[in-house]
Amino acid sequence: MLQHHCKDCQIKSAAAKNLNTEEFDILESNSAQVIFKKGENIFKEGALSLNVAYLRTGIVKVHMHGPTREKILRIVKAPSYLGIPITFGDKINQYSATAIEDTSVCFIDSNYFRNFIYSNGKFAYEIIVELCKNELKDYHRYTSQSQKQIPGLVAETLLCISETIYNNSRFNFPLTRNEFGDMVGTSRESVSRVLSELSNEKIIEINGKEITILKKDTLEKISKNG
Amino acid sequence: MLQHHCKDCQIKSAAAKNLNTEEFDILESNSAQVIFKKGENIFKEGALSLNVAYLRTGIVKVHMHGPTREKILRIVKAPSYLGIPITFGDKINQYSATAIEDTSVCFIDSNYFRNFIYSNGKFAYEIIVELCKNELKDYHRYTSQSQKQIPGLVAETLLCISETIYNNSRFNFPLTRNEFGDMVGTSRESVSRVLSELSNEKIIEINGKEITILKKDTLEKISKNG
DNA sequence: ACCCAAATGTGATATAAATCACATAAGTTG
DNA sequence: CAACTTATGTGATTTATATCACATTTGGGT
Repeated sequence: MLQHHCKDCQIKSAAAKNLNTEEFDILESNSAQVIFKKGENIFKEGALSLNVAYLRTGIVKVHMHGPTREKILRIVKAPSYLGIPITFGDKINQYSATAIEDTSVCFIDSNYFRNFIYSNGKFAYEIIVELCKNELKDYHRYTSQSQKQIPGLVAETLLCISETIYNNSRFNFPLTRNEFGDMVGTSRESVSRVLSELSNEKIIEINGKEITILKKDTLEKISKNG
Repeated sequence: MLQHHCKDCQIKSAAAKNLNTEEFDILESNSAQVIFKKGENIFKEGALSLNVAYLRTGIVKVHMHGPTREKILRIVKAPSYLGIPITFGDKINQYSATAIEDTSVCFIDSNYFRNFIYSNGKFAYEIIVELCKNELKDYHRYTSQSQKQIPGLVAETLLCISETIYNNSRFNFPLTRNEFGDMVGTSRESVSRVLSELSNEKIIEINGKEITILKKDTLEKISKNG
């Protein structure tokens, strides 16, 4: 647990911006900041959920066991809450979170978090907005994944990672081929093949983990046409 | 718009149970109850969202346009809010809702709904709980759908409709084969074939729209094994 | 009750993707 | 740095499912 001063935190959530001095004091005494290295587990499916996790910096994969393999539900970039649903939707975590880059997470005692919802309407409203926005994004991904073919899904994922996570056409792809498959619901071999093909056609460039999107418009076309 | 008295409503949401007399008056003056017949559209993707819809009675499908066809995101049984995310996640509806049984829906002016969140913490908390529970359910379905094969998905869907919507092993299946396909992400032909096979093997019985689950344990095994 | 449109069932064929198999490359750890 | 384990690329084969085609059936509307 690191020294932390919630009131002066420069990376407040939209919800936390509505807390008053007294509430920040409560937050500070009932939360703990923890650093996770790449690959470390932040919370685990099946465990009791006693805290709300707030991802302050870093990138995380949210994942759960599926019928045949692990499923990566979403990639979350800080700042964002991580699994409010596992705290208020069920006593037991229904999914896991694992750092895919070095990450700092604030764990907030869920009783106090709940009290903020009870007592601070603007805080509650911002939490609701975040949950709602996530649901909409999930539904779009959900729909894509059940209808597009693999090349479309791979293209969509590359664009998404490039645009929403790294804001850059060149980036270190944070997942293994296997995890990429777990994310779009296919095998590592199929991902490999599609990436090779995109590379051969000079639509992307691959250097180990580093991927560069060379022809964004073509990739968007592939993504759109499924 | 029907006469309605929110305070005396017997089908209050978990959130609305926390409203006081004054708030019920506000709710009553800023909401309208509307009846929808089977097949009628309740709200439509692309339209501006100015109301929160509360499904008071009936059954509804929530759906959106996908890359190649319509996608049924979930089947919702009353009582439940219908698309809080389209109200607070985006100005424009990202998905549609259509009655699949006769249905009554209360439309609540979203400004007043927002005010309840601001001023009534227990109301806000129950909304958050509902959003969270839905997210967890969605993630499980999401994961199934990206990993199970068609027979598993058909079995899962039959069990889900039987258990969570009708609480009965015999029920009128509320979707066409095409819609069933839109729901699990497959073609109507594949759905037909799987249903025929389940019927041939006496695991279910089909009489037009009426489906009876004869061997629930076998169906569960098929669902589990994908 | 009749007509027409929509929904359904089922066989034949095509195809995307899984799986299997193996070689190679990259990381990890003692 | 050597020995592993893990990750990756790619060909060959198999398989589940989409698609196409067409015959029935069902159900709503006048």
